Amino acid sequence: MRKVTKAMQVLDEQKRAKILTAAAKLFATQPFHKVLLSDVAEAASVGKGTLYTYFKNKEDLYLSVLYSGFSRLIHCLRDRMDEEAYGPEENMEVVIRETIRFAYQTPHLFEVMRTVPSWGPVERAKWDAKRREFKDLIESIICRGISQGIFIDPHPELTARYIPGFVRSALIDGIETIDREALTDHILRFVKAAITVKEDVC
Amino acid sequence: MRKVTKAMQVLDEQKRAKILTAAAKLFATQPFHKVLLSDVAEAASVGKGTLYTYFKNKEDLYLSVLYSGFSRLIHCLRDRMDEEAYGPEENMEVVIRETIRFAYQTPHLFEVMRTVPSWGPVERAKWDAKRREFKDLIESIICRGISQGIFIDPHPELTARYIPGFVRSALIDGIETIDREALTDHILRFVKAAITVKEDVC
Amino acid sequence: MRKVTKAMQVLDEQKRAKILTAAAKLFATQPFHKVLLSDVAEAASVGKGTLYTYFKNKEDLYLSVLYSGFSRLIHCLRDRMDEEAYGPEENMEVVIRETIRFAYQTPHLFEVMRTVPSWGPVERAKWDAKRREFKDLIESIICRGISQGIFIDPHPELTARYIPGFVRSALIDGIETIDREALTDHILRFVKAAITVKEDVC
Amino acid sequence: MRKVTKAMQVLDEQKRAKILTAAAKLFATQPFHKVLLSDVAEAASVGKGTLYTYFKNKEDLYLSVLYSGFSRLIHCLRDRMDEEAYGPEENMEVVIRETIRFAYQTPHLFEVMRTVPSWGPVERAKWDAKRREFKDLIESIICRGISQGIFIDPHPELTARYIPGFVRSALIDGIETIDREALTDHILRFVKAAITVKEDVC
DNA sequence: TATGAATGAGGATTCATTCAT
DNA sequence: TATGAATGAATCCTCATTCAT
Repeated sequence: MRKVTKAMQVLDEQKRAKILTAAAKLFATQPFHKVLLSDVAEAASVGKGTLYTYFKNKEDLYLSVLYSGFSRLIHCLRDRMDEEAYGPEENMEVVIRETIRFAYQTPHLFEVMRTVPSWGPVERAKWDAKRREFKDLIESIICRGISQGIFIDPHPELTARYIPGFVRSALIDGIETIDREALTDHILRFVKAAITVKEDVC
Repeated sequence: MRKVTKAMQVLDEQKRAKILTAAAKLFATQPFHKVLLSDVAEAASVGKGTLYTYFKNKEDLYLSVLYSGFSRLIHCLRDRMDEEAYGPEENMEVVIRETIRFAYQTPHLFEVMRTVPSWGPVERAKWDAKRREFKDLIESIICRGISQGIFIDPHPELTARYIPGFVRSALIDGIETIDREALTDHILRFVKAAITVKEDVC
Repeated sequence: MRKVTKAMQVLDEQKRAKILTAAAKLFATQPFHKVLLSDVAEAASVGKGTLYTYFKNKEDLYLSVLYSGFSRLIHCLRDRMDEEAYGPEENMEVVIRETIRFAYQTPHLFEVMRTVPSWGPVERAKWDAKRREFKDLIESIICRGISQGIFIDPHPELTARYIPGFVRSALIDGIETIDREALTDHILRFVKAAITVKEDVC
Repeated sequence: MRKVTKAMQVLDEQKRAKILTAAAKLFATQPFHKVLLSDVAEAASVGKGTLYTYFKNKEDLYLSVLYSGFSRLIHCLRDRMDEEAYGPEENMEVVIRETIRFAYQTPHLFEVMRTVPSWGPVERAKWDAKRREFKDLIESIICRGISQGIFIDPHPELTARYIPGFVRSALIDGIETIDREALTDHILRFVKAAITVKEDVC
């Protein structure tokens, strides 16, 4: 009777993902209080009750949307970073490029990320941790750059926070009007100009 | 018999302001759906029904809070810009400083920008216009700087979009942990480094 | 300073009438709870507060609409009845004809009359009295007819109640489609057939 | 995943009926705006929210109460008519008797007819159709009577409209004071006298 | 007396959550 | 486990009525 336990688990994971995707799209388009769980259920082709099998409540679903999306991005970035062959400049470029690419591919989800969850401290901690991971990733690149004399930045931990902001600013009402490549190049140039040591060769 | 405009712009402008102020305080502290109109009414020392004399509904009140805040920011920036004594660098500093100050007071402002699309097209147009005003303001500063040989930026219109992003990034879960002055200084330094012409004097 | 007391009284009476007319139109078109006092005030070109100068409250206004309209009809009928030259048959014809004419002229008001006020007993008494006046008027005609051997009716007080019902039935969704003269004739014929002694002349 | 019709016609038909019954009792006793949905819910032993599962809103519930009542009346009349054993006179008696019985139970029915215009055109059409059904039912009885030489009536379609008017007139402020049986008998006698051929046997 | 802005009690409606099936 | 009908607490909003001007 239980022979398909594992298969069911897989099935569940798929359903969970389906819900997350549907929810991400809705949360990205409308403010929290306008997203109805019935809409989410319908969009995910799932019963309303099923949502509660996978998520504790509406807030948990919301946070999970953020969390899973962000995790995916970080995971993706880590993959690229691992190759130590790259120097700080190349890594920084990778981060910015990938973040923009990610934002373009899943604009809904990326938009959601930016929201400040002003709720319970328990769930928030989890989310904060993930965010810090992202920040640390960038920070470490900058620090490495600094130690190599390539970058200069009195507060790398602050700079690390700006990166998502860049991307986000760029996407707001700009997706249609601005060429993606041009945008990416400009952001890259901007960041590099801001933290790269000016090579005053005399 | 004189009919009052449907726009509900008049009546007692002072009372309208009182409500806006009270509402702003509450909306800044809690997310939309946790702010009760009864609380707003009480905070404004006004009857619940009075809110509906000045605003169409809760959403209208919310948008008005943000809109009036944003307008005030732009107005304030314009005032400072007018004094032509200042050069582009000083102006840029003013913009960033004031925007940060504003963002601290109105943390939800940027929240709106994402969800504006889900409101009516009329409201959205109003917002887009205001947003463009803000962008143009910054862009003009950069352009002036460029023409004076102080700044260098291949795409001032893109840079103009980043500024709010900076501020926003800085505020996300950072209000408590980071010294506001330090943050401001760093952003300033960052932006200037990014667009200021490197004076390679040999 | 008080020299225009009487003139003011006249003015007031006009304003009161203006309000009643406006209210009648609205109460006839919509159910009680959908008629807003602000609408009445606007329709009467009067301030909302003014309504309370002339009427105790919404219910009082409603009853006054009924009362004044009904009074006018009764007054009109009495005028015609006074001429004792007419016999019961002619009088009955006058009542029916005039009631229909009245209903056609002020359909709104006439429609309102038919509503059962299910409120306070005090106001209701006044209204009941007026209604009884109307009923008595008709009843007396029938009774006179009976005593003259022209009519036969075991319960004239019941028949008296049917008359408005006839008119009303006829008007419901029928004003446009049915010729008024034909309707009047038919009702007349119907009532007469019902209560006139069948003159079996052998 | 089966979608439920928006018409909200299905679900638990029994529960829907329970709500209708409870609501009917309340709407019969009090005017629309004095009937609270919380009372309806309690009377139906149902949660307040459940009302909205079966009815769009308060008005829809109200109309449904009346509509279902009216439909039941017509259905009931049809059942009786079907038995062809009865002649036009008996049928007319059934109609009047049943209509009076119904009117006692649903005194507000006729209220609706006046205000239907202020509702949407869809609802109105439904009502008009039902009303016509009722009128046709009566008309056909009269016409049959005429063709059998029992009745005489130049305009059966007008007479058909009077019947509800009779009943209504009789009920206005008369429920308490008049014996129902006497009223019924009198109406019956009245109508019969009005349209029955006077058998002048010489 | 006339006005209409202010009021707040009152009630309709929503929607996250539960639970019987 | 999946479902969606049932629930009712929560809250927005209405509108008759008041009262300062």
